[in-house]
Amino acid sequence: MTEQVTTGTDVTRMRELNALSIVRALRGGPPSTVTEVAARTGLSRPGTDVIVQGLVADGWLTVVEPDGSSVVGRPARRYRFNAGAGHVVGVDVGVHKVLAMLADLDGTVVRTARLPVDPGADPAARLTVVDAAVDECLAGAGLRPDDVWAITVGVTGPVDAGGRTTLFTPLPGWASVSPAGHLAARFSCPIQVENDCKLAALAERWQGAARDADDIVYVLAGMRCGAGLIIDGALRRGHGGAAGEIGALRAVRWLTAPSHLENCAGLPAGIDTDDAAAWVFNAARAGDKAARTAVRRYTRDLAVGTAALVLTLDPQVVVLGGGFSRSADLILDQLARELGRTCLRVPEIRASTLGDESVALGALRLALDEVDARLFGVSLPAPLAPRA
Amino acid sequence: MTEQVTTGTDVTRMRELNALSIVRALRGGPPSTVTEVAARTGLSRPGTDVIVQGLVADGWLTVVEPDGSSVVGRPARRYRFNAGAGHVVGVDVGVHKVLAMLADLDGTVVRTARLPVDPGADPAARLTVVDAAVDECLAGAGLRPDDVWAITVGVTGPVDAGGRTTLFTPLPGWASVSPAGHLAARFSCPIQVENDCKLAALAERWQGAARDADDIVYVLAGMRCGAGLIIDGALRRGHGGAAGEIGALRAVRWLTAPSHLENCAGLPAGIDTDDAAAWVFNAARAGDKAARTAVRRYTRDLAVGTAALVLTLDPQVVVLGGGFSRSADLILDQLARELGRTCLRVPEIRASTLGDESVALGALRLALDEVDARLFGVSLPAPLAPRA
DNA sequence: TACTCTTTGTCAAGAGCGCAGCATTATTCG
DNA sequence: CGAATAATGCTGCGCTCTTGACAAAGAGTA
Repeated sequence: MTEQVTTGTDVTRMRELNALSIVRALRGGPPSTVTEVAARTGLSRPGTDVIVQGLVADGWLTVVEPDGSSVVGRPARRYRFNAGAGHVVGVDVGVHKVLAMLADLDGTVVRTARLPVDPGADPAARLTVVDAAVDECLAGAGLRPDDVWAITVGVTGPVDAGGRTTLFTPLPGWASVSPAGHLAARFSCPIQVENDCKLAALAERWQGAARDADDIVYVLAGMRCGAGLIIDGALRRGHGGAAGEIGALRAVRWLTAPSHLENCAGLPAGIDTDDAAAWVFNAARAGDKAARTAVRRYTRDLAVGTAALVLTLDPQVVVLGGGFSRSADLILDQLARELGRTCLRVPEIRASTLGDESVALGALRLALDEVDARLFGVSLPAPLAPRA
Repeated sequence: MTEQVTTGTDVTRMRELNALSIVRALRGGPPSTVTEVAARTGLSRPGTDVIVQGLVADGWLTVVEPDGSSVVGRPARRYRFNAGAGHVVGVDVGVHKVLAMLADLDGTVVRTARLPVDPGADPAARLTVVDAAVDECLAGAGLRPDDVWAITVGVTGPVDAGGRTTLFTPLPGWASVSPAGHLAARFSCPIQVENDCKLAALAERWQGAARDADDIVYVLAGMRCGAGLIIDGALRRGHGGAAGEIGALRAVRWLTAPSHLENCAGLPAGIDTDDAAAWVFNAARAGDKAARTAVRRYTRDLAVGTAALVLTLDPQVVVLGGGFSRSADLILDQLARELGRTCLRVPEIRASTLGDESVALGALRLALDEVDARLFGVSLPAPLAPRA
């Protein structure tokens, strides 16, 4: 009966809110004068000035002394969000590689480390490579683990509430592994584990092909098919983290779709599975009839699942990603035709622009979102200074 | 460059925020003392008292003088949210009937009007019935149009940005009709038009079978099949308002599923389409073999589309609604079995508890949400008093 | 009935914050 | 060098919340 339902605002809490308003107004934008910040936030100029001084003292903002720009009047000091006050890490744990990225609070990538992994490596060995990639990023930037404010790890397969991929994973022995638990031994910041398709979807909205859209279906087209959903501007996981796994429906032949490429007539004998797809796409581009048929069948199967997603969600954009998005020229048109036949309202269809960095980038974005939620959320911001 | 990005908080704005906090703390709950409200909001008791007095003066709260309850200490005045300060209207425009509901700001239904419509009635005639139903509610409660703060109209078929059902509607001539435009002539409040399945989903989460869930797939099972989606606690419309229209996919036989019932062997000759389904369900319950087969086939088709929705969204609950939810005893078990075979994580499956009032109730809920957004959103609340 | 105890209702003092307005400073232009 | 322009810095004012204290109203007890 006496539970705290709503948060009343204290006058000192108001101060914090205004400080956060100012930080938000400066994030991602160019350095600005106090007058500009005051105009953007709706606060008065003197009040803005006082708060800005405090934020500078705490390390949130840095001062940019006026250069010799030729404007009438007294030259103004400018203030810039101190993106280097904190950093986030995103990791893509793949079958063949581990890709780690380190970014500052503006999302600018500071350091990247890509390490190969044996596809058959056991969990312990794979986690060691993860550690090595993260360490390489930190060492290269001269940072310590305490300087990292959030970490996100991208893995293949639906991620459950405990951050494990118990339902499905292509990595040997990985089903019971908790990457978050492993990293928590060295990092005290929040650590999230998320599905690779979902992270790639975030990346496409952040820096990729769907920057303008709030309702996005990201389709991963490769030897494994998957999807990530962004609805009303936010990544949706579903109640058990299995949203987007339409491929499990038998009528949607996402599991068997790649076999059209693997079994294409005319493939060189003994070709590797991963190279087979590339061969078929090249052959199709060159006019090979069997290859064109294989690509058509693959695309048709891909389209059935995509249509189910599109009809369910009515997105603005469908982004085609994954390894085969390099061959979007062969897939996109037919995909659009098939969706046009089945869907009520046909969304735009675009090819991914981020290549194989999309998962790691999306991991960075999710880590930044976590930081934002902590800073701009309900709780008070702890006064933080860049490393002393 | 000088656009207003963030809202700085003034000291007088803080007052408004605290007033809203107090209103929120009292909404939907029992009448409370100032001390209780202070505890819930985190404000001090004197401060709370001042604001409460102001809210009483403005008509937001009403005073409940202490009754002879036997507690130690001075008996406290209690304050209650004045739900009668405003009202909302929800309308369900069906093929055979128009159902209008009037509720106060607590969502308590004050008045209901159900009027029959000729299924072949032209748009003008149908809108006249809508007007009559709404007027009957208002007159019965002694209210004028200005006392209504929001209206939502539920219709069948996907609703576009302009509030029209241009893509599909079973109502003759209705495709180009704008119910919102029609009502706007007499009501100056916000008027929303929304798809019936989506509204029914809202109703089930509000007062029905899914009160505890944030991720819900509502499936309308009747002579027409449809779906409404609630994801992360909010109704999702999709970019063009066509979310949930999975029935358009050919592999999902929602359009033809009811034909299993209509063409069931043994149906009495010349039976009405609407009565046919009821006959089949009754016969199946009595053990009729052909009827059981028809129900089984109907359910199987229903399950395919439901599985697509479930796999896409991974909801916590699937609610079976619509006219056939009365026969949930015949459908639910098989539906659960089919979903168990196809889905990665099987959600709970529950039957609707709201009957044919669900659409109108959902319309009320959406109208209340609209009011909430206006009151608790970014803009300042206008001081409002109950009718003088 | 008189006294104590508990909780409410009310008031006054004090502190924090933002705003308006004015004086001061630094720079460009003529 | 002086006028114009725009940023900076300072002071007084008003608003709000909080803390603390005191009077008021009823229950329980002797």
